[in-house]
Amino acid sequence: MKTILSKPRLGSRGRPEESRAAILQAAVREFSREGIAGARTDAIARAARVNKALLYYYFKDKDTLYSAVLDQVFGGLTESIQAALSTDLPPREKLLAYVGAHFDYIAGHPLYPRIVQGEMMRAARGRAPQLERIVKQYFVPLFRKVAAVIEEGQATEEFRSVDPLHFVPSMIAVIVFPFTNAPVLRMIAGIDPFSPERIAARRAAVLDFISAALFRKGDNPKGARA
Amino acid sequence: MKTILSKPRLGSRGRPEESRAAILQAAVREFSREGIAGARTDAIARAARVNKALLYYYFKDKDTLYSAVLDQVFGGLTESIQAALSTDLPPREKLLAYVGAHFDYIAGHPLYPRIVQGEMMRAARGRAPQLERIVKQYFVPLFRKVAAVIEEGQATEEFRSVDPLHFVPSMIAVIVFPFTNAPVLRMIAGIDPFSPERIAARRAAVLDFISAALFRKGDNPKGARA
DNA sequence: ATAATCTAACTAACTGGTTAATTAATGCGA
DNA sequence: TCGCATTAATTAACCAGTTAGTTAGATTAT
Repeated sequence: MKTILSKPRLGSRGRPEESRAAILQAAVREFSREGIAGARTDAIARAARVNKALLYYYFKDKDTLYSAVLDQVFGGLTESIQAALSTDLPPREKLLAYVGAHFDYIAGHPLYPRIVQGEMMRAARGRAPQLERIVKQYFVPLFRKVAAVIEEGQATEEFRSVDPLHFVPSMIAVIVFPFTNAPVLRMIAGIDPFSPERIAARRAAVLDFISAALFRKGDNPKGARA
Repeated sequence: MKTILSKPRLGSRGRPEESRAAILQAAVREFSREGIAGARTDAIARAARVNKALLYYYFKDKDTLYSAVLDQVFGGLTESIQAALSTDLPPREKLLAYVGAHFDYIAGHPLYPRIVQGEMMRAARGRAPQLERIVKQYFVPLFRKVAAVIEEGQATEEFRSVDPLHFVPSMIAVIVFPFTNAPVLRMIAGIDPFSPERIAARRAAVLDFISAALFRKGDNPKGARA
């Protein structure tokens, strides 16, 4: 009627995949910014440039959409990390490869750790059926592999004697925590923690920190001196 | 009119401080469990055994109440930590005293780190006038003192050469992170991370981890071997 | 009585989710 | 190859439940 081809699509059938993807992407942003309780379905729809009812056409309800977001986030993360863990480097290099991969993925997807944190917080109180699935599906295999690397390094006396059950969480803490807490660092130091130089410096510092905490005494290979 | 003294008190509770404190305490619980968006004022009132309107009698609105909660949380934390930092131990022992104090405070107040995390997440998106105040009032002085200890230790060659701007966040990460992520550990390892024994083991592991990451080579004093 | 403390009941605004209608592509019989 | 039913994709408008915040008054101590 009005416009013949000015707008690429009207009314119906644009690219359904495109709509679905737009919704999911908008949901990642909204959920990461506002948390599950704070996220507004209206806001997601608006950001995806789609009618709100379409969310419910593609996803059963808010919780299901959130679940899809979690899968996207954790799926990408583990896929990225598994690659590093599937090489057959010696334990020292393999561990550093893992740390680097984990760090890089998060640096490249700054929204993600906030979703993870949000889910953690959700877990502590009452129900968290989502997280239980996520942990079994993504975390446990990952944890096993990293723990194996540590044990391997201990067998060859390269690594100090530590309990993976304590060490792995500490390591992940060093990698992830400062990303979610970047705003505080910005306020304390008056710098932009997300500038490329800062990210690079942080990466080196993380590798140095973990190397010092785990390797027996030898020199730390590449990334150090923050 | 109806009951003369069957109910211990009607209308007024006699101790206004008690009411205020009850509200604040209930608010700490509710905010830590549900986050700022998820927290329900009705739930806080119910938990405090008080009419909801009384929240608004003592606190301007939900945000003001939240602000009071933040002050309570951060105030207690810094007070506890400052004590450890005000001793005049040598750098090595002073740093371990700080780490221990930080750890112990959080172990004794498991609700708190979730409020902190919640506030961090809130900060990243848009406005966070609360956090700005908190950081200036509580974090900056604390950070300065810890950084000073590190520099002192570096001057005497006891400590490795690290940038406090990277090292301090890493250290805090190792202390705090596993508390908020305890549910995951419970799922992975099938243990209760909050049992006294587990807490003690974690404490030792944290001290060991940080010692190894910072101290130049010597033996780690007391807490180690997780 | 006067002020401080407290409550039952209410409201205005918001939010997740639904419904019924609309648009365009597709398949198919004639 | 034209008409027409079917179906996928999409929307405007709506609804019922919830929630932060208010109001007008009650109770108590001084």
